[in-house]
Amino acid sequence: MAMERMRKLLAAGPGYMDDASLLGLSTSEADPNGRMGHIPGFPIGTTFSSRKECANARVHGKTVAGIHGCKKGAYSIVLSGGYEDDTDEGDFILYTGTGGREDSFGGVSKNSPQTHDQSFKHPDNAALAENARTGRPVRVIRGPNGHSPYAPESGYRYDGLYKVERAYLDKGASGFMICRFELRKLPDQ
DNA sequence: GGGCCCGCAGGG
DNA sequence: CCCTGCGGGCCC
Repeated sequence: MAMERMRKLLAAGPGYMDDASLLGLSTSEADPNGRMGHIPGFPIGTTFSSRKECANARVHGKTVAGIHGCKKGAYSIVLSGGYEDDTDEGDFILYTGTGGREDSFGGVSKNSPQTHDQSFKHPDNAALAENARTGRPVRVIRGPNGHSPYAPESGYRYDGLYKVERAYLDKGASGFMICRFELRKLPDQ
């Protein structure tokens, strides 16, 4: 059973849950940019001083975006408090999808409000929703967020693997629709 | 401290 | 190659 296999892999420690083992691909077919599971050499609690450093370590490959994934599913997400509808209870997280915000020149600025609806048509939202379907966990990285007691004071900390329990559309605080994800931390980490 | 804008790396 | 995004620094 999948959960049994997952527990074995987790017990074996970091580095044993990669793209190949989880997706049933040969090693050569696994994407070197996107790895699922723990990243060898960067255990839970590892803190990076910047998003770029975190990206270099392949813990979260994208330097700006909060969801890193592809059609097969998401590898990792970052919680930085950039979305008003996020809730962080430590081992349970309500995460908001990407998009729907006013984008200023060249990107979304830190406190851009929601200005239109989000959608699962967005490839990043679709990727994370895919994890809910397949049961594959995502790495969770917490960035600085004054509102959350679970966030680091500074830097970006790898906080382990979470299962995406549900993915659905909901109405956000702004009144616009958001993609909502319910994440629960895997046990025994 | 806040706003502005430039830039990086991924993915299609 | 082009577009995008939960950075980040610099200038006011």
